Amino acid sequence: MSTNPDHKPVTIRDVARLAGVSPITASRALSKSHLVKPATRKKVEAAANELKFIGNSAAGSLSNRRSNMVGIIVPTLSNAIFADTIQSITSSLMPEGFQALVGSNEYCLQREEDIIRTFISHRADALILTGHTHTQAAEELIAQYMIPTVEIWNISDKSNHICVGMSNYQAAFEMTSFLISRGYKNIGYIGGILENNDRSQDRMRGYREAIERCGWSLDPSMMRESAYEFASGAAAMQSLLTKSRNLDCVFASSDILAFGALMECQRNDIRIPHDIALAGFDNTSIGAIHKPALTTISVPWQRIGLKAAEIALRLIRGETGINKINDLGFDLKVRDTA
Amino acid sequence: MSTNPDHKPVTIRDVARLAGVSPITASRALSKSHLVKPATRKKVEAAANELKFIGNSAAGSLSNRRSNMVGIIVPTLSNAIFADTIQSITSSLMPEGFQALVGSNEYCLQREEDIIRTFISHRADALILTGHTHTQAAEELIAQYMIPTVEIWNISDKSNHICVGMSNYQAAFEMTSFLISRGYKNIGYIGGILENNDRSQDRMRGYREAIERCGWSLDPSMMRESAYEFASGAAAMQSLLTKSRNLDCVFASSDILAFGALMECQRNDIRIPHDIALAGFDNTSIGAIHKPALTTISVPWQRIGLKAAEIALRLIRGETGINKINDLGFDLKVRDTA
DNA sequence: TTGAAATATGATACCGGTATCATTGCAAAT
DNA sequence: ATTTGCAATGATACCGGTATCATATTTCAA
Repeated sequence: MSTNPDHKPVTIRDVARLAGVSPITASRALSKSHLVKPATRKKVEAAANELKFIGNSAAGSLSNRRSNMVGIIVPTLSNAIFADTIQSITSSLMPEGFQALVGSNEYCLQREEDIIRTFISHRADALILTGHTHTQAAEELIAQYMIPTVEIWNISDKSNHICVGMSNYQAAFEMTSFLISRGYKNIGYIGGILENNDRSQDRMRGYREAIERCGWSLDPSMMRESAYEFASGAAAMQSLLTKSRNLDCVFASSDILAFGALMECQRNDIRIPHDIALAGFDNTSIGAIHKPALTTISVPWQRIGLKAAEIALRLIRGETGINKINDLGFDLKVRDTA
Repeated sequence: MSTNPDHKPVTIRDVARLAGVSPITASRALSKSHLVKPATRKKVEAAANELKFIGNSAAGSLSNRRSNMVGIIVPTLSNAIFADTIQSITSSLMPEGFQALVGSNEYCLQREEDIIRTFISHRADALILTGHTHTQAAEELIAQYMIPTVEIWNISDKSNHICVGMSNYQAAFEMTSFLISRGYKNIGYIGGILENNDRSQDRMRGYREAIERCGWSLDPSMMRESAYEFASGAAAMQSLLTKSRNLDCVFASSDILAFGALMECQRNDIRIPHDIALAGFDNTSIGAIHKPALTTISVPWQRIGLKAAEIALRLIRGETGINKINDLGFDLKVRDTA
């Protein structure tokens, strides 16, 4: 049945032999077909099909110094927003013939550095990183190996790299201001882990500055820092409820945390938003479908992914004049919970 | 600052020159260090550090015919269970020096075939695929290029490949039987899209056979087929509610669908489980934290990922005597909703 | 001391593509 | 008819590692 019964890998030379041309012509017919006569191309394509030839991209990369791979690092895949970002990046990359290398650093910069090292060893043509906090060594490697790099999810003029995202600071500031404008006086805050996480830091700063702008003083007992998991959100809510009698609103810096908090309230028969108002961040699909629907910040993840992929490809192609900061904005989604 | 100011890529020859040894010795010092004298190894390592050398794995693969990459294909990343499986596979692979290539086929077999072709072009050392439904061409390519392949998420003796997972049929059968044993008489079913999806098909079959085993006849008007999204689950529930007056229980073949259904019930002030009981499948974290907590089938995703990675590595190393079917079982989690 | 085995290092070739430059063939221009 | 110019194809070398085999050095037994 198989045209290649002894299972030796098919090379371009096999294709060339079968087509009756030289290997280099076969190579051209398959990748730069405008350089060969249509008849030749047909012959070569027929031979390649016949043999079910699939080129060895390692050999290709080695020769033309392009791996056609883009490395992507997100903090975790266990959060729908990052999984979706990856999804949108990979589906932009694939039609252009690029393969995504995916890594998750579990919110650890050292791990990120290791992954970057692996990506460089595969000679990724570009990197897409989350946020702009990286180790010194990682930055040096990126510089030394001159890997075009795009940062997603947060924007900042402090970064060395092109970034695509939105202002986490601004969004948190606006949400907090909105909550204040609704008349809430004791707004608790459940934030993500701050260490090495510029998104969390900026969101927290947004909350803080909105509070302080009203002349209120920041009450650390109203603030919690927790991992991005439902259970942590629930625990943080529980802790807020016991510590603070007059809590009338909670701003959770992620829908996951908000949802955990919501569940904790349901468990304690606290009605939302009647007893306590609640706001999230990220606009995940759970928050939207839940009843009451979660008031949150809508972040254009998908567009972030698309734009990041687009910019990565343009950088790979050597285009210039690409905006350093690409602010895709956000949307305050006022729904039921606040 | 940089030791390599002209930014030419550092090669093993540069390292060798700096260390005063031949390139091949440098290569050995870095990858098969037991073959060189400790002193030599130190010299080479120092040189590699000095130059921040990162080997070109394309060149390595080409030479030793091992890419140190494993291709993984899941239907989608937008579903936490698949994202988590990927996460667990990649974190098993990384310490062994393997890079994961991730692809999602969006439940489309043709797309899967394309991704497999890409993975083969990168000469992935092994493939991890979801389910055992693939195109004929995909199977042929896998055979021709002799890629060790592991299938995850469902087990079947019909497959050509080693599989790691659990019996979706059995689990759905047991869940349905459990619901029947609880006295529910009109059990609706919300399943995933059946086409090309053996998991969905097997779950449906489990439901059907459990119903039929009671001597009941299967009522197609009690069954819905929908995409794995909250909104689709909600829509299916709505449809079931309008079509069937005496519905007393719904088995959704995924927690996502179950959750959508739950939301739809809340929207219509239908109390769960008082008015209608509900069961899911997959045991996602939302279902567990939600109140009422979702009765569901717990699937050992993480263990599936670990085991699949382990088997892939063993296949790559040429080990034999690996079980063809690796049933990691499931757990019926009886919680609040049924 | 000698020789054999074990250890360490090196020279060369090769993996499988493609960049580069050379050559051939052929149409249009002189 | 000869030259010019371009299109098509080919020969060769090279990308950057490492397999393979050869050589040099060390170790240790006799």
